[in-house]
Formats: sequence, C-alpha cells, structure tokens
Amino acid sequence: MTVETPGARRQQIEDAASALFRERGYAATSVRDIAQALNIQGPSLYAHVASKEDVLWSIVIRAAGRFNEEVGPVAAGRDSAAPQKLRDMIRGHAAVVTSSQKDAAVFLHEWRFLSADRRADVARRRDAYEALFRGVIDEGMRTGDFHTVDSRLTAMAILSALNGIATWYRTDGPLTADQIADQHADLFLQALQNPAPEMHS
Amino acid sequence: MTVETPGARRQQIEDAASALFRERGYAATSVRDIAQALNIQGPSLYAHVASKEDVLWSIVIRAAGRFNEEVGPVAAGRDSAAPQKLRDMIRGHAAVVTSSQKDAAVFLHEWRFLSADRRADVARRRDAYEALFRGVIDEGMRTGDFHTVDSRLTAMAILSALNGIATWYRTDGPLTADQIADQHADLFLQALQNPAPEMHS
DNA sequence: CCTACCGATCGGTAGG
DNA sequence: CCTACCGATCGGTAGG
Repeated sequence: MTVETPGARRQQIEDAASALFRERGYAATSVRDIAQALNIQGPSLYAHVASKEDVLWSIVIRAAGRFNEEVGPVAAGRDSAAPQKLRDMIRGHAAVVTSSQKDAAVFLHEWRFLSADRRADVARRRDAYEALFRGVIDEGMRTGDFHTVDSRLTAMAILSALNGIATWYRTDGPLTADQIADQHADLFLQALQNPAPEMHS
Repeated sequence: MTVETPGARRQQIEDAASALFRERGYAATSVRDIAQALNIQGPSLYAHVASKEDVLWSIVIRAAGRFNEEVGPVAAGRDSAAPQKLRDMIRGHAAVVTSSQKDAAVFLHEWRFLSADRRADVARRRDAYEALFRGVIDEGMRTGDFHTVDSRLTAMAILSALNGIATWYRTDGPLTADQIADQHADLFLQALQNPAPEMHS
C-alpha cells in the first residue's frame, strides 16, 4: 500500500551495487550478486537498468555531483580569503567522503571500468575539480597568505589525503567525521600558511 | 645462446602482469591477457606459475618488501631526531612509489583480490608499516619538535598523499621524482614542526 | 611451451 | 519480476 516515489527501486539497486562495487570491485561483482542483495533474480534487474555499466555510471555521477555541490560554491565565493576558503573546501570534501563513503569510494576507484566516453567525461570533471583547489592555493600565494609551493602537487596531496579517508573511516571509530574534517583542514593550513605578519615590520 | 638467470621468465610474467593489473585491475585481467603480453598461449603460463593469484601475490610482496627495505631502517635509526627521521621516511616512501610505480599501484589497489589468508597477512604488515609513521610522529610530539596532532590521522594523511603519487606521477611530467619526494617532506614537516624555540625564553 | 578441452560463470535477451 | 536460455569468456588441466 506504500506509494513508492518513482525510481525508488532504482535507488535501492544503486545503493546495493555501490556497497558491492566498493567491497569486491566492479569487475568482480556480477549482476546476479546485485540482484541477490535485493532478493530478486539476476535477469529481473534489467527491468530497471539497461546495463551493469549504467549502474556504475549512476553511482559515479551521483558522487561527483555531491563533491561539486559541496565544494563548488565555496571555491566560487568572493567573501572570504584564501585560507578560510581552502579550510572550508577541505571540510566540504571530507564531509562528502565520510557521509557518502560508499559512493565516494566507488567513484574514486571504479571509474576506470566505464566506457571510454564516460571515462573521458569523468577525467574532465575531475581535472576541473582539482583546479578549484589549485586555484585557491595560487590565490593564497598571490595574497601572501600562503608561502610558495607547487600548487598542483599540493592540491593532489590534499585531495589524496582526503580521499584516503574513504579507505579507513569507520562510523564507530575514535574520531567523528567533523573531527576528521577539521584536523585535515588544520594540518594543511598549518603547512601552507605564513605566520601572521608582525605589526611593526 | 643467452643464459637466463633462473626465474627470469617468472620476472617477465610478473612485470607484464603488474602493468596489466594496474591498467585494468586484477579481476578484469585474464590469464590469456598476461600470456599475450609475452607472446605465448594462455595455458603456457602455468608452466611458470601455479595460479593467477600467485602472480598477484608475488607482485604484492615484492612491493611490500621495497617499502620496508627503504623505510624500515630509517624508522629504526637512533642517530637522528624525529623531524629528520620523518623527512627521510617520507622521501623513502615516495621514492619507492615513483621507482616501482606499477608494483606500488597494484599493491595498494589490488591486494583485496588475494585469498583471505594472504589478505590478513598484508593487513598485518600494513598496520605495522603505518605504525612506523605513527611512532615517529608520537616521538616528535614527546620531544616537543612537533605540535600536538592525532598521530594516526596524520600518519594516514601522509601515507595517502604519498600513495596518491602512484596515481598521477608521470616520468615525463614537470617534476622529478626527487622534487616530488622533497616537496611532500617539506609540506608535512611544515605542518608538524613547531617553530624553533627562542634562545632567550 | 603447445593444442584440445573442461565446468563454471559471465552479461544480457526472449517471452511471458 | 520470473524461467529458460544464449554465446562468450573465465581459470585451469591433460597430455604431450
């Protein structure tokens, strides 16, 4: 008697697939595995999805969308300086990794199993996203808030550290998602920020 | 007429497999793919290896061994303080990632396809290795060289950043392997180190 | 190192 | 959402 919102079943499929792709990897997960998680037969899945790759694609764009929604506005914001902006971007990215852990892990590790076209699309989005981080680092160097670093290497180091959270974060671990986000922000801001200029110099 | 050292063929198999596992992933690489890279037939591979998983295992322990050889002695060393030690550990780890890029990438991403026993073994080694980094960070906090951080989170951040190098490093890129290693060391030492104490305080 | 071959499983379709 | 089924491919073995 419950009225399901359209696509509710599709969502369940994607969630089950996300968990399986993360645990076993895309290539090692069969369509029947996904179906079994939903207590239906393998071929029944094709009433809802066109192909196994389509399911992966949905998960990947879902995750990519969350990162962009969270970090994009901060990066575009004009009302805060580079250090605060980078701090908020780090916190935002970390928050997506911890709150959408499965999708994020699949996005990060399984996108190579997409078709060539879709892979190219992901590569473009990814580069644009990394450019947000490079940009704020460059900005901080221009304003003198950050000391001189290679902004590409530094952006990659930050993002690799944040993405690594997807590998080791446990909801029942000793640190909350907020603490993890804050401590990464502290760590990298400490690494980048120049000491506040002395008043008398 | 060339006399091949024993195991030379085995090495070639592991090298070819390492490249393929890295590109396509273990599960998506067939035994026939590996054989083809060596211009032999699929079943001929079994004259040299017992199973596909055995090849993965060889690559994984090869990579794990390199990390331990490079970083272990530094971590155990008694002749330098925590900051210099951490700097050398970061440089050592980064050097392995860049010099054994394929093996390192396979080690980092494909080890979950090992049997349960071997996976447990890798997990143990990995934890012991991470403990080397946690240890030197703890040491630096005790001596007052580092300010207070969560050593586990910080160790994971450092290792995730360094392991990420395997994803983006290109031999023909703008930065040499040494520059990448040094700049990661600079970045994280900057993040951790307290300013040198004033003489008059 | 080869050919011939094995049972199992894969993603996906037909036709309800 | 089901059963029945398809061709392709998988890791691996037999027997040279």
